[in-house]
Amino acid sequence: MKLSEKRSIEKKKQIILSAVKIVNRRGYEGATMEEIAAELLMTKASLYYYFRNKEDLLYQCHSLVLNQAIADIEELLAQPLSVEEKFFQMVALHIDYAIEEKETFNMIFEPKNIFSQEQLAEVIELRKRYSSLFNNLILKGIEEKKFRQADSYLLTMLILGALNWIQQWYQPNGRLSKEEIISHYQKDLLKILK
Amino acid sequence: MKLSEKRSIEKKKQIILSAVKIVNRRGYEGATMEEIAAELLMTKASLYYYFRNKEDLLYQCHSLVLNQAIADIEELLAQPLSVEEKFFQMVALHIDYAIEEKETFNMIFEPKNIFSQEQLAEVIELRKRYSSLFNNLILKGIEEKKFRQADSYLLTMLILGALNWIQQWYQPNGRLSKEEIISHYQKDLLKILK
DNA sequence: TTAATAATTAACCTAAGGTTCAAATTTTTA
DNA sequence: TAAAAATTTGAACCTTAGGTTAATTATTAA
Repeated sequence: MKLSEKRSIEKKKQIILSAVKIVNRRGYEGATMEEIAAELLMTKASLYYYFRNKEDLLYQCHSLVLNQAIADIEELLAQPLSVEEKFFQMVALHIDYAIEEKETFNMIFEPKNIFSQEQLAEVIELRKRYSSLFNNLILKGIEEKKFRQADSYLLTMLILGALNWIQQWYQPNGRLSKEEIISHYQKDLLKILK
Repeated sequence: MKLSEKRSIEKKKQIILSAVKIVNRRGYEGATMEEIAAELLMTKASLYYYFRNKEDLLYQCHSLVLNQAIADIEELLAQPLSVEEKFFQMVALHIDYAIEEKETFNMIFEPKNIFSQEQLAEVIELRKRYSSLFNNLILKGIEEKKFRQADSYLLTMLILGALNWIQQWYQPNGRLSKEEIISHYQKDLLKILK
């Protein structure tokens, strides 16, 4: 790959990250091409050299972020750990993500209706893939008799909901540290699985 | 109160409900005064007879919806029921609200940065009041030794998160009926409290 | 019935955001 | 170093949204 190509891809990534930032600050409609560009000291016209239009840019935001999150979890699942340990780590990873990467995290879990048919289908597919990683782990736990017999889908949704909500109330300098929160949630949610 | 006044208030309410609907269809920035008015077969100019501007209208949406939700729960809490029964009913009420009144529900729980300082403070205050109803019930349960000793705030957040998420995946004609979901969530979440 | 009040609207204004494009600038390549 | 390719931009265009106004219609009350 040529150097220029590499740089182009790198720039695209920068723009996407900037867009993620602005979208989470202003919302989908509120995010302007102007502000996304300004964040990188560019003009909005430059963005159109890299992306066809706003819709395209926002779609690629979703795609990048979701694929990264899925890859992270899959890497964890490949480790030789017990089901309970994997569950604990997935909870920790998810919470960490929700707190530390609030902006990209929102992109995954705040569904929007701005995409084209195909784009929307792709985004939904990725979201399903992510949550099915949790679902499958629960199923495996049930198989191994580590977790009780139950509707794994319902439990997945309950758990993801509980986790996703954390970023709505978490405050970096609040009473509860991230580690405390992770520890509590791990134990409390495991209780439901047992 | 004069008849005309009553009608005016009724109309205001209609507009607010229309706004809630559109906001949840399009998002805050995406909702236009035009569309809000069209929903009621009015022109946008009429809206300005009832509300100073868009910000004012959206603020009053929040206020109405949140106060109603709080009143509903408070009425329930006034009944002579045990802590567990109250918890079950609050869970049921909240889920029902999340599913059946998805639009107004979103208004309560999707925080936005479009308001003035005072308006925002008021909205946040109302949100806190709502969640504290759950928090207080948990505290009471702990006092009565019905629930285990624990950080009631963390549990409140875990529970509200789990519940709020339901509307993201619930489908009216899906595999799981609303009643099944309520029943499962009641039992699973009580498990965490015990 | 009529004067006052309430409600509605069409037309207009301004501002902002998305998009395009030719020209300018920078970087790469030969 | 000069031509070619890649990148950036300013300026303009276009559409649309929020907001205003002045005039009109509907309703109420005397």
